[in-house]
Amino acid sequence: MTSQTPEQRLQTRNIQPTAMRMLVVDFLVQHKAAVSLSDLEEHFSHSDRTTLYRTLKTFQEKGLVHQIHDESGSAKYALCAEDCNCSYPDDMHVHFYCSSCENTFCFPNLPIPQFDFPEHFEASHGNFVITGICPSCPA
Amino acid sequence: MTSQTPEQRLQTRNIQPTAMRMLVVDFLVQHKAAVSLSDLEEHFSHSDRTTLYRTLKTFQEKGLVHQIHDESGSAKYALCAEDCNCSYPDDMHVHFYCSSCENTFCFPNLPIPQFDFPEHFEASHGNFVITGICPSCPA
DNA sequence: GAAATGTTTGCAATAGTGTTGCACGCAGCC
DNA sequence: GGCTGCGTGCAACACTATTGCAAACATTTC
Repeated sequence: MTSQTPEQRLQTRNIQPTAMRMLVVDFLVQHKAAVSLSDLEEHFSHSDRTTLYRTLKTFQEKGLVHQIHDESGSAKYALCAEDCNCSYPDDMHVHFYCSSCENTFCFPNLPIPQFDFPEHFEASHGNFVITGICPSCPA
Repeated sequence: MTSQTPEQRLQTRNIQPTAMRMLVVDFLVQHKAAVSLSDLEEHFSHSDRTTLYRTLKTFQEKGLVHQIHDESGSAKYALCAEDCNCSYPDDMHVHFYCSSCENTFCFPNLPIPQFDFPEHFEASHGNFVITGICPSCPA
């Protein structure tokens, strides 16, 4: 699945593969941790903040990335698995946010359980983040 | 436990019980849903934004409330149980965010499970929110 | 090729949340 | 009284998220 080219990833999700978008996908692929808008801004300093913002928004709408809200205060984004549509309870996994290095990691193999909400609570998706210290940071 | 007076709640957590703080606690007690800073601002329009902000911050530091990050973008706060210290994996529960009415509800009786993170990921607390539609909102 | 159309990008500006510095007021204490 | 500590209010600021508008570019149609 990681063998897909950026262009293929975009086309699979019905996103016009522009140069900018392919660069962003590439950046996402290469990063183990989830990426914030500021991260993109920093890396693509020649490009505009708005463009990157809208790029991420498009990606999210088309299901190419999922958004993660951790304690850093700013939203982060990570690539979805190829067949994922980010819905609860099937396609969701837990994330780990390191409060020291402020990185957020996906754990696709740690799915979230089904919760027994009272009648008429219709769940669609969710946001699961455990905060702590990651292996790269001193405890 | 809900029979505690605001003053008692504050004293239990070693917080000086000022008039303002007791009013805020009262507001939190009466609200089923979690409360954002804007909610407080709106309700205590005679009071200052900063005061409310710092009040919530103090409450959080002393363990009187816990912070919830839902998809609304702004942090929300809800009262902790009397004996809670909001640490993972013991004292945490799942929340439900209604994307229609934008309310966030606590489910203290739906604890979050222990996840099997790889070695050296030291978890301390977390943020668990399922998004969907609540019973009060049309689907 | 030129005109028309739609999409992407860049620039400017703005809203809203979160946060800090500083000064004032008030209580308790010497 | 004067000192100290804490809570509150005002002002200002940083940063994220978001929108409007215009230029650039691609695609289609004539």
